[in-house]
Amino acid sequence: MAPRTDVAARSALTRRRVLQAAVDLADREGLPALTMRRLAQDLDVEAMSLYHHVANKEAVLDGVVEVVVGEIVGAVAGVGPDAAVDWRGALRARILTARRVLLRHPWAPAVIETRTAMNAEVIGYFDGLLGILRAGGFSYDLAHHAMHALGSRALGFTRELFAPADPETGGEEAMAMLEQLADVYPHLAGMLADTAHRDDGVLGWCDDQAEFEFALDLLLDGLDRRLARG
Amino acid sequence: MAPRTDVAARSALTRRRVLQAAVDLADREGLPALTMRRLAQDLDVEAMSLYHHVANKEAVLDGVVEVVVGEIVGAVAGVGPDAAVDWRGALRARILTARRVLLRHPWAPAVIETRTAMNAEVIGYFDGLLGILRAGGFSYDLAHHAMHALGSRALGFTRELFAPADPETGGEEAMAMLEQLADVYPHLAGMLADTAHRDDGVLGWCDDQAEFEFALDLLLDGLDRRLARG
DNA sequence: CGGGCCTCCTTACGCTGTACGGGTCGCTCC
DNA sequence: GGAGCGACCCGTACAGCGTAAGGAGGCCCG
Repeated sequence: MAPRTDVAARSALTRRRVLQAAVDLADREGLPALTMRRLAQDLDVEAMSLYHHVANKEAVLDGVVEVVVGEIVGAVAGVGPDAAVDWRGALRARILTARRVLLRHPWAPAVIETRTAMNAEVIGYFDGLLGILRAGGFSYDLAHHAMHALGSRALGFTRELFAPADPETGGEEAMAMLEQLADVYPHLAGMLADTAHRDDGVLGWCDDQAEFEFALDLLLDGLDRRLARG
Repeated sequence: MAPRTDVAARSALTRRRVLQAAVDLADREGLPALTMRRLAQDLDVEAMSLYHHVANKEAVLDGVVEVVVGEIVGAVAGVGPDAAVDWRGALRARILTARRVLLRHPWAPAVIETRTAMNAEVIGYFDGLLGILRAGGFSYDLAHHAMHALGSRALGFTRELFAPADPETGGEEAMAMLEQLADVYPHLAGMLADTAHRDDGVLGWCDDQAEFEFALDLLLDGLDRRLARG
């Protein structure tokens, strides 16, 4: 077999490149496609070669979170009002920006929730959020509670329970089932009936962005009141 | 090899028994231990035999969620005040009861979040919650928003981002790192310093139950205000 | 009593992450 | 300048995973 033609051209293989390739792969083909062999293939390399730049697959997952959160940190820099004047607006803007980034990486929330240790990017992001709250007059204690209350929302996502199966069929059959079982599930059936004649109809009824903002504002309201109360 | 000694004695193998064994296994040895082979072994059977009672592993996971939520539904029956008098107390009691059940199955939240379709138990549970809100005077629309805002909290859990590695070492090193990087992460370092001299010290500083209730009450407050506002 | 069905077992395949050992390059130092 | 060395990469192999395919035994119904 031909000897390696040009070492330098490809030997740019580095931790950074591995992680970026992992993110790209997940973006293109979904999280299940992110295997060590497939990742290596994308980098034109054998699977075992990856282990010279990352300890194991866990480290890869840690790394992709680092990359994605890094993207967020880059995106939120300088957006939104001055925290000292309007902490609430500043926080809101930052979180919605984070959400916009995560919408480009739909698989990322699932990975983030499996992580156990923070990395520098994440710590930096949270430090920034904390800074906003402090500038707004929060005590450390209340700020701490606030971060817990926001939870994953602070990073711009909420994992929906029992998410949409597939956009078309899923809703229809659930709807039909509920109609038949209207006496067993009266309130759900009622809600469905109520919502049905309001907007377009089937389960386009859940506007993720609207629900996210509703819940976020609910929390911000609550925090504002706790803050005012002292 | 000896012919089967007593078919009847073990042939109680049934979907229910399989799912219950799966729950028990996960309780005892954690989610990673829940493999088809290991599960079969616990039931004194070969792996492939399971496939006569469940379609595949996904169906097993669907099933264990069904079992756990069934446990919740059983536990919440009849607890809390009358919803027509005190929707908020009723909702709160129900959710905290659900949480108590889930604390017995620490692996369950992770499984629930991977599910894509609801089962009858889950639908029934949410119908009950909806009933409480309706009795409290919520419009279908506001109730719908409320369920989304509660999210997984409605089932009694919140997945903490970057959960505790292990109780002892994890906190210490994070603490030391933060102290060293006090100029890079001023707010986190400040919060840590503030909290440190308040209670016992290291990262027993996050009381999960207290944080859960804080966030829950924040949301209930907000919903109450939205309700009053009409 | 005979056929079919329901259960269960056996075997095997493709996939995963990764341990281990060897080969090849470029740099450094005598 | 050549010998050593460390960084990088490859090939092979293994255990474990979910599960497809086919065969064997006991049960019920005709």
